This record gives sequence, structure tokens and C-alpha cells, in this order.
Amino acid sequence: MKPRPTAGAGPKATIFDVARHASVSIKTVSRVVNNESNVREATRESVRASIKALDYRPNPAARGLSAKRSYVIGLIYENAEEFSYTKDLLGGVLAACDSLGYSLLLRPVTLPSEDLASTAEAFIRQTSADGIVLPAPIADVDAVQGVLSRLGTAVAAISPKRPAWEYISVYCDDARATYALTEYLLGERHERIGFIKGHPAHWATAERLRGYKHALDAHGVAFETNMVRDGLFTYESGREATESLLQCGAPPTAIIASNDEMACGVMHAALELGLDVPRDVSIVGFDDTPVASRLWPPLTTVRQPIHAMAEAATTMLIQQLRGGLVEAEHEPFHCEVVIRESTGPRLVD
Amino acid sequence: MKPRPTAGAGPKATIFDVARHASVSIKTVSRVVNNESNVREATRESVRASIKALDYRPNPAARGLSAKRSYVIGLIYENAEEFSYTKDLLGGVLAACDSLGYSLLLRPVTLPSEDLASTAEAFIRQTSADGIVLPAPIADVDAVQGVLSRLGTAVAAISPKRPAWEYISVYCDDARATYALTEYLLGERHERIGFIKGHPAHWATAERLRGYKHALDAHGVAFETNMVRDGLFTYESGREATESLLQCGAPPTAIIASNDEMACGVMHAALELGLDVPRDVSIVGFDDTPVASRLWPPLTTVRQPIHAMAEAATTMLIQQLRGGLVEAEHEPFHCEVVIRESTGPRLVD
DNA sequence: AACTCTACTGACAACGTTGTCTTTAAGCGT
DNA sequence: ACGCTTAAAGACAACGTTGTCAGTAGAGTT
Repeated sequence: MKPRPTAGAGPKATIFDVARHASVSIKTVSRVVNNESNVREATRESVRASIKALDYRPNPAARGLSAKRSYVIGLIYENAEEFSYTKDLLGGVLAACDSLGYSLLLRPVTLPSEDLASTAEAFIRQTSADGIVLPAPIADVDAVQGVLSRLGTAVAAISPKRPAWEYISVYCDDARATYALTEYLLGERHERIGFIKGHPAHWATAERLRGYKHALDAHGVAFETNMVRDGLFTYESGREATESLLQCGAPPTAIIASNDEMACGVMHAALELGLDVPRDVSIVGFDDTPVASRLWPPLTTVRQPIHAMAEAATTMLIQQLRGGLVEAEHEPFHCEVVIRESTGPRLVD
Repeated sequence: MKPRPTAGAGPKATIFDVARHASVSIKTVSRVVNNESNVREATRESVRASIKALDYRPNPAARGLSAKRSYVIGLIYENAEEFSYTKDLLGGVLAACDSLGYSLLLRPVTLPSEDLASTAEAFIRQTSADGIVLPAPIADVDAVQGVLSRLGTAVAAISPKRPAWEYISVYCDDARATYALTEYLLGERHERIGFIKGHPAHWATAERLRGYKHALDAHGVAFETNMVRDGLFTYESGREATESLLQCGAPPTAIIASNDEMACGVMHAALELGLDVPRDVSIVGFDDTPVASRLWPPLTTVRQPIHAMAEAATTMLIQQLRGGLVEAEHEPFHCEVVIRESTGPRLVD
């Protein structure tokens, strides 16, 4: 039936071997493998049996060559010192790729970067990735977006600043979580609550501030601008902001840092000033990194479902690649407040 | 000259376009791209110019299909909570792959795992990876080695227990570093130095203990077995070992933990017992994870050049794949002792 | 019984490289 | 100038899939 003189018992079965074994054409095997329609159920079963019997796995290279798709998803991420965010990101994207038969290729970048756009372009052209996952601040770089739309690469963004209709995006309810966190501190009778903002390039930065303000508002506590400091998500920026906060006339009795790394800086600054945590000052962070639970006292923080967000974004991306139209925006993911020992009630004189 | 009616100005240049542009055959272009011999220098230059002019990139799928190689390196790693080791590992492997034109595919595993061997086999068959990088404890699983040699996959191991002649391996000088660390503590007049061992499956565990013993020996301090405790590289095992160490009649004035995660446990246990670090007890770790510098006081530790080791191992692996014979074993990499504030001189009564 | 549809199935040409083998050009000694 | 040897270049068939288009059987319709 086939002109191919393949031996049959070789180390790697091809689609021809399966076709011969099941007495069908290679095209039918292809249809079964790709779950296409127009195959009778009996035939399908028989082919499936042959595939199993021969332990056949489609050759990705041949598939990619013929189908003009690479079955590759690219992930561009910030190669930061603190890597726990990236770990979950990677895990989630990888899980989705694995279960949907795609490969994942990585491109770490150091931010801020001048030529992010050309890096992205080179990456996509080299790998010929079918789709790209862009976490937080990278998706918001205009030049990158330009490259992507020019190349016609599908995109899924995680927590981008501007929700867009051109590509898939996922978010989590940062504002609500910060609201809950602030409310918890107010419940512990804190009235002067410091707030250290995150890096301005991140969507989450504005959201978290919004949640904080909103909670103060709802509980009739006046928002004071001198309780707020700028930060950059770095340890050093947390330290500096804290020194500044604690030097004002009426220092805060609790400090919210917009991530754990800055919360670390807050804690060290407080300890150096001879303060006791949480007796003199309560400290909270954001992200629940491994460091958070290793500090002394362990840090009250907010856990984001990064893994789930990354997995969802990637799944949606692949579904879009597979031709199905997909909702562009996933409903917000839920953040969880984790109370540990770095926070406690305000001491009333 | 070519029967191919390709348009020429399409979005993706193929080898045919380059061949036409340079007025040579596709085979000559192929030879230039792959740096093969038997091409006159003038021709080579001309082809290179055409490649640049058309921005030609070889199609990886076609290349893999034809050459029966995938140009893929697989990395199987432990998906641990503390991820900083993995971060550097990943970075090093990726750097080597990028610069040598290979792709990296990832397979995280949770240890201990029953069916590691079948996981590895499935991974290799799916990805048809040309070579595999195996970090610390995974390379030592016999069943995995069996699969790899049966499949004929090239291997590079990072810090395996048994140096082998069948595959590439890299090490670092753990014993020397631990010697230096112990010597430093002895220099601070510590005489009773506790030691918490790492996970028994790791080569480094034995090496670090060896360095410790050797240093005591060299300085005429008696080695006492009741200063040594078993550990598993986990926070909890560090805590438990410390509680046990500090309860003996003559407790140590310094404790060496075989990694930072355990050192964290040591520090928390000591703080809970009301001890001051480093006044009452000096603490050191191993690995220089991000946590080490965020603890209070910051942790004295040992920095391993994981990134460099991973990059070297991968480079050697790819060189072997390219046909060159390679030294199986790289000379040991150098670890650096990082002194921070968790250690100090012993208080003399 | 002939005719039309439609759900299946198959033949065959891409896809863009590299490997093998053949052919052409270039030295080189005499 | 003539062969002889070797370097350089080319022709063409793989490689293992999927896409396109052309059959081919049943089921339903008249």
C-alpha cells in the first residue's frame, strides 16, 4: 500500500509504520493524531491501538515543517535577583504547554532595557514561536507591542497596564486584596498606616494604592499623602522609604510595602532603629516569596496565584492558536492574605 | 538555476532565496551556514553577505528533520520551593544553549520520585533531545542512567556522586570551601563547632563534612561526633538539628549548616531560645541564596558558581554532540566564602 | 434502479533543510 | 600543454509530517 520500504521494527516508529499496522493511509493516522473529524469511530480506535502498540510519537520537526507552525510558546521574563515570581510564572506556563503539546522556549531579559523590542524580535524570529507570553512590565512596552503585531505573533499578557482587545490578558484582584489587608490593620487599631508604592511601570502598583485608599475611606480614616512613599520593588527602595517614613513627626505604626523585597528593607531599617516588630511597628509585604516566611518575625503578606494565572493565560493563548476564538480577558484571579507574626495590634498608650 | 519558483520578497527567506541572491547552489549556502569546509573564502563571504541582506535564518524544523538531530538540550531539575539554585542552573544552561544555537527544554520533577526513569524516558522521547543536563541528585539515580544509555542520549551531570567516564561532569571544591569556612570560625576562637549534614543523596554532603573534619584536624581540634547532626537540606531539619545540638551539655558556639535553608532553621531556633546571633552563637550556611542576605543578621555563607558550572557542563555537552571529543571532567570550580554578620568571635568568659 | 449527497478515506505534493554522490574547476608536476 | 590529484560546487533524494484535492462507499430520494 505504501511505496516506503521502512523496516518496521526500527527504534522510532513513523506515521508510515502506524498506517501499515492499522491498514489505513498515513493521512488517516494524521487525522486521528490531530483529533480531526471525518474518521469513523471504529477506524479511529484501530489506529489508536496501532499507535499504542508501536509507541508512535509524531516527529515534532516534521510536523512543524509541514504545518508551518512551530508548536513553540516563547516566554520573555525579567531575570530578577528575587526569582520566586518567575518560578511560579515558569511553572504555570510550562504546565499549560506540556498538557497541550507545545514546547516552551525562554528569553530572560534584564530590565530596564533599551533594545527590548529588537531582543523580542530576534527571539521570535529565531524560535519562530507561534505565541508569546509577556508578564507584567514587559507587555506594556510600546515598541515590543509593535514588533509583535508586525510579526503577527499571538500574545498573552499577565497583569498588563492596559487591558487590550488585541491580545489575551489575565489579572488578579490586587486592589481587593490590599483593601482587605488595610482593613485588617485598621481592625488591629492602627490609624497611621504607611504605604510604600511599587515600581511605576507595573499595573499592580496603582491597583494596590487604590485598594489602600479605598479601605481608609470606607473606614473614615483620612488619607494623608505624607504616609505614602515611592518605591521600586527593590530592597534598597524599601529601606529608604522606611527611614523617611519613620522620621516624620507622627510616624506610622504599621507599614505596607508593595512587595516582600521592599518589606525586607522595611524590616531591616526598623530593626536597625532599635524598633521591635510587631510591637513598635507592624510590617506587611506582597507576593509571599520564600523570603517572607524566613524572616524573623515571619512576614504578613499577600499570596498571588501566579502559577494559575500563567497557566490560564498560556492555555488561552494556545486555544487561540488552535483556531478557537477565545475571550480576551480572564476574570480576575483571587489573592489571599497570609497573616503571620510581623503584624499585631497597635499598642495603646 | 533552481526550479523553485519562490517569490523572493516574502516574509521569510529560505535557503533558495539566499542561493539565488548569491548565485550559488543551496548546498553551498548550507555549507556556509554550518561552517563546513570546501567553500572558497570569496564564495563564503558572498554568501554571508546575501544571508545578511535577506535576513535569512535557517528553519529549525527543516534542519532538525533533515539532519536527524533536534538541536534541543533537555534539563531535568528538582522543582524545589527554594528556587535560587535552579535559577542559576537555568541561567547557565540557557546561556550555553543560546550561544551555541541549541534550544532548551525543561522538565521539572518533584523529588523523591518513584518513576523518575520513566519520566525521563518520556521527556527524551517526546522532545527527542540530543543531550540532557542532569543536576545534583538526579544524575545518581541508577534507573535514570539506564534509560539514558539505552536511548543513547548524551549526558552532562552537575556534581554527581560518582564521577563517570561515560558522561561529562562538573564539580566545585566544596571540601576546600568548607575547610576555609571552618578555619575562619576557628580563627574567631570557636572550639565547639556544630555541623549539620545535608541530604545523603547529594555528593556535596559528604564533601562538606570532609572539609570540616579536615580543618579541625589541621588545627588540632578534636572531632566530636556529638557536634554533628543529620539534615535533609530543609528548613525543618535545620531547626530540629539545632534544638538537639543546643541541648547537649556543652553546646556549640558556632553552627555550620550545609545549606542556607537549614541555616534559616538554625537561626530561628536560636532566636526562639532567646539567643543573640552572633554573640551567643555564630551561624553559617551554604549557597548564598537571596534569603541569606535578607535574614537578620545577614548570613555568612558560601557562594557556589552554579551559573558557570551549568554553562560549562552544557557547553561541553554540545561540543560532544558536535562530534568533538571532550574531556569528560572539568576541573573543579571555585567556591567563595562570604562573610556577613551572622558570625563573630567567640565570647571568652 | 438510478441519482445525489455526504461522510469517509486515500494519493500526492509541499515544507526547508542536510547527506550522498557526481560534476566541474583549480592546482601542480613534468 | 597534458594528465593527475584534489578542492569546490552542484543535483537530487531523503527526512516525517500536514494540506489539498480527488476518489469511494453507503444512505437517502425519487
